[in-house]
Amino acid sequence: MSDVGIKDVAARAGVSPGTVSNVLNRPEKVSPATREKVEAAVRELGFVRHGSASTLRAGHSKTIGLSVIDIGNPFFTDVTAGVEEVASDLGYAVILSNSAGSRAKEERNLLVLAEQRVRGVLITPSDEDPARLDRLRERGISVVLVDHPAHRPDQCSVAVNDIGGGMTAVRHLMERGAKSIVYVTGPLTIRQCLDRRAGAERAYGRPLRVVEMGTMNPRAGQQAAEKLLSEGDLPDAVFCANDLLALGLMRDLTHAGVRVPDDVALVGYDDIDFAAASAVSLTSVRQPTHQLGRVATELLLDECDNPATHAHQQIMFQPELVVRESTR
Amino acid sequence: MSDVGIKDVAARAGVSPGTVSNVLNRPEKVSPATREKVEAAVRELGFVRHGSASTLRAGHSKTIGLSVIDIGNPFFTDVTAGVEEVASDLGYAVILSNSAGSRAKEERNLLVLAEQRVRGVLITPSDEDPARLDRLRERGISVVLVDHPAHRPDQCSVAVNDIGGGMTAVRHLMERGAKSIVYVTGPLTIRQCLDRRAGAERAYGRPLRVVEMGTMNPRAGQQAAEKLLSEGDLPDAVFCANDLLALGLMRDLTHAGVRVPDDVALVGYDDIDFAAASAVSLTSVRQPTHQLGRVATELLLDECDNPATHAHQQIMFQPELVVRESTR
DNA sequence: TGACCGGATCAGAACGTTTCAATCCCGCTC
DNA sequence: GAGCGGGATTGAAACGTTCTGATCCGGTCA
Repeated sequence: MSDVGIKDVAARAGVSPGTVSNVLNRPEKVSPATREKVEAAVRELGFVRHGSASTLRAGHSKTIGLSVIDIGNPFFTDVTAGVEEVASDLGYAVILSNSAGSRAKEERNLLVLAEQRVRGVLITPSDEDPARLDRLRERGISVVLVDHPAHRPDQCSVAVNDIGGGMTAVRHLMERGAKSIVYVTGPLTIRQCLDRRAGAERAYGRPLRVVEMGTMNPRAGQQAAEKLLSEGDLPDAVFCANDLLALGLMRDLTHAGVRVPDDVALVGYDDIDFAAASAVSLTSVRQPTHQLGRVATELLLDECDNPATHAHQQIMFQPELVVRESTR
Repeated sequence: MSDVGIKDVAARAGVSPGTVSNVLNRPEKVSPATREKVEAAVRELGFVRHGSASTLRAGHSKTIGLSVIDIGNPFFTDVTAGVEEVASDLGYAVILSNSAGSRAKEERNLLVLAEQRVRGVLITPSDEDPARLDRLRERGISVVLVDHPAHRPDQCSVAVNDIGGGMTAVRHLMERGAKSIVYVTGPLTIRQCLDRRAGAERAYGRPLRVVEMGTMNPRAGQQAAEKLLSEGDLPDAVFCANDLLALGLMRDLTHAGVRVPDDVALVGYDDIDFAAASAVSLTSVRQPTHQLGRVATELLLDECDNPATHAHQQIMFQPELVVRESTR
């Protein structure tokens, strides 16, 4: 059992507990000689600060919360990695929670985070309702929206321009000569899917033919291919709301004798690791996911640590088109 | 600012703080009438328990730590999802840390976890040295090893049988008639890569030709393909230490006119989402990753909550071969 | 009637830090 | 040698819970 506390250290070093605390938190305030004595005692006793006591007294903790919609999704995984990197560098612990798209679970998770008195929360909200987040902020917990633009100016957010991404993809297809383009997407209740369509249609100049699938995995892509094939009327190009859809689609088109890109050009979204390595490498829209996580965390911690000077920012990253064989 | 504490609730409900605490922690101990009064007060005041104070007094927290080697890796992502699921169901918060393969970073992260006084730690150790973990356990923090078998009987662990997985893969290739088999792998300093080779060779009956790459992504797979092609002497079958290697390899073999599976059969490992949807779908060895995370967490929380009756277990899951076109 | 019982409630002391006003000590100046 | 200034150090209060032993109260039994 770890029962060595700050006063054991104090006793060992022959100083008062207050001094030990100073060594721990404001080393510059204490003379080098005593500092060394204390540090030695800490080492000898294997003292580890009791975070809860510290949080309780100081009124704020060294933890932040991260609430994502789907841990399994590589997009969030990359974001999470960026978050962890920055947080851990600054000595913060990250409490991870997965709302799995369920509003109830998100609510429960936020409660747990509030109980832990996290310093702030990074959240990809599972719906548009800002009430829960306001309640957090009333509690003095800063909130930064991730992958979701803030509606209000007193709120930080980082997001990626999905409209722009959709435009870029379709503009590229059109420059390549595509006349009829289909948009294959996941549920249109998802903001990303909607925004990408909006951008795509803006570039296209009129409504796109849309194939909407319930999920966004390769299997759904294959089903989308079947649908297109059975309907006969093949487009010259397909824009998919994510790479998994695109790759599944590509596979079944190819199996059916349709050549990519000669018969049908194809653009995906996310630029997952494997996009570059599929049989016909996939043109895709890459998002700076890792960066998204890093910047969000930096904003959050700045808001926490320098509340006076902190300026709220709504950052919008621009995605980048990576051209490969599927549109060449 | 959230400054409503247990005594505000007590005042509002006209009871003592102790009673409120009882309502929160042992509702059965308090009469229905007062319980209701207190619950109403909690609701009206929007009271949220201060976790740190609670931890401080009670001596244990409602958090566990999870330390993985590489958050970005889908294997760990799935494990993490399983962990989060169970923990959150039981009201535990998960503190995530990523050692990124660096022993120093792992050490720092474990210190942070110790400061947070986590109840226990799930860890995929970045090396074999058990000293750090012993130090944690001396502090009363339970430890469960993830994806790494425990050497000692007084230690829980969950792992997947990589030797068995390697055997299964190669046995399958041999049954299919393969005579010369190559093992394409990541760094052989990684236990998984080593174990899979060991199993593979056990099935093969003699040493395998090995192509060792520095990383385990599709690009490395493509480089491995180039190497095999340039050396001329193509095998009948390749077993890859993971799917990304296998898919990259497949792509470049196919581009070079080598037919899969007719000229070269191919087995990957991990059964990632995309294995089923590549141009030639990939035979792969699937691991119960999600399950791994769930069971590990259940073991840990059992060890924490029922230290008396808890029996340490070393669980070894068996992977499963999923046969697809690349070996048909 | 009074002693006794048991369940519900209470009061107050912890838990291990941080904070802040108070104190100490030392070298300087006059 | 007294007085002063200022950096280093101290000691005790406070943070919001939980826990423990004590108290209260209504009812039962002799």
